[in-house]
Amino acid sequence: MDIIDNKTKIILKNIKNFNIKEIFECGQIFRYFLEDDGSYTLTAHSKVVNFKNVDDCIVIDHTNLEDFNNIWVNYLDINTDYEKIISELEIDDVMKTAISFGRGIRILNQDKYEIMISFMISANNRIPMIRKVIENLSVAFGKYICKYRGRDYFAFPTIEELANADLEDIKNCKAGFRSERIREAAIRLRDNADEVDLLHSIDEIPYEKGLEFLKTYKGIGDKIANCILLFSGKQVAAFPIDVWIRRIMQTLYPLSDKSDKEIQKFAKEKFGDLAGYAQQYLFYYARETNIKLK
DNA sequence: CCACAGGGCGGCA
DNA sequence: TGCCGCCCTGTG
Repeated sequence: MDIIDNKTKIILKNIKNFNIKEIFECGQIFRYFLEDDGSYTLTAHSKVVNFKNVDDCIVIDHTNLEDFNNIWVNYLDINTDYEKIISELEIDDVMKTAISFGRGIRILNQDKYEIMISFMISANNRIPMIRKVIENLSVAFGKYICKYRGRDYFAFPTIEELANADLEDIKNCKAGFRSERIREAAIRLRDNADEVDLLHSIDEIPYEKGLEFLKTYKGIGDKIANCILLFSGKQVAAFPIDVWIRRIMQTLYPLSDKSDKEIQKFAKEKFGDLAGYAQQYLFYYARETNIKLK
């Protein structure tokens, strides 16, 4: 990979397995805006950055080399060898087909607290609504970042900002019955520095420990805990099962009528430590192709 | 107006 | 342990 520094833009040349659309549309991220030119504007780490595939390059606009090195290299999972992961996951025809639709997927390394709250909002909720609630919370309680391409952008509220918010104001952001849960989680983190440390260590402690810890929060069960571990904790053995993954697995593998527990076991045996990557390829494939699901 | 979508929790076998 | 009704909001 070559990095070209264009002052307000960073251009990546000769980067393999990196497709902006696939990365943003595979269900791991909520705070982005699809621009008319097909580029994606991301809000993360109190920054607003725009990404686009142009020919065989990635153009990253509204950033600089310092931020690229300090934030985006890790966030975009640039140093992980996806060709190796793919070769290890092409174990059957299902996976070969799924991967062929999303060879450019990356699993991002997102902020742990933001992902924790975001996926708590995802409980019994649809993606457009989840995105709306997160935007509402950011506008209501987060700090203003800047204007970009005519739109105002706000940072995700900090632990303090969310913990100090009134319950009624959180409800007004359309969080519904999740309002108490996210407020309680923020208050717990505000008042317990050791829990913040533990949350930030979920990429270093064993998967089971992280799972157990996350599930002590009201509003975090198996699915959401696994999402947090996968999307912010580098725990790529995590295999979150939502209604979509359940249907996909029941359709593509001999698992019709099997419970989540049995699907979890199957995934662990089949995909091992790469189950999280497998989940992303399968999800993107099923959503992109509209295959008939059970 | 109604039916339905979408995880977690708490009550109850 | 497993099942079931409920939580909230938006869409068809």
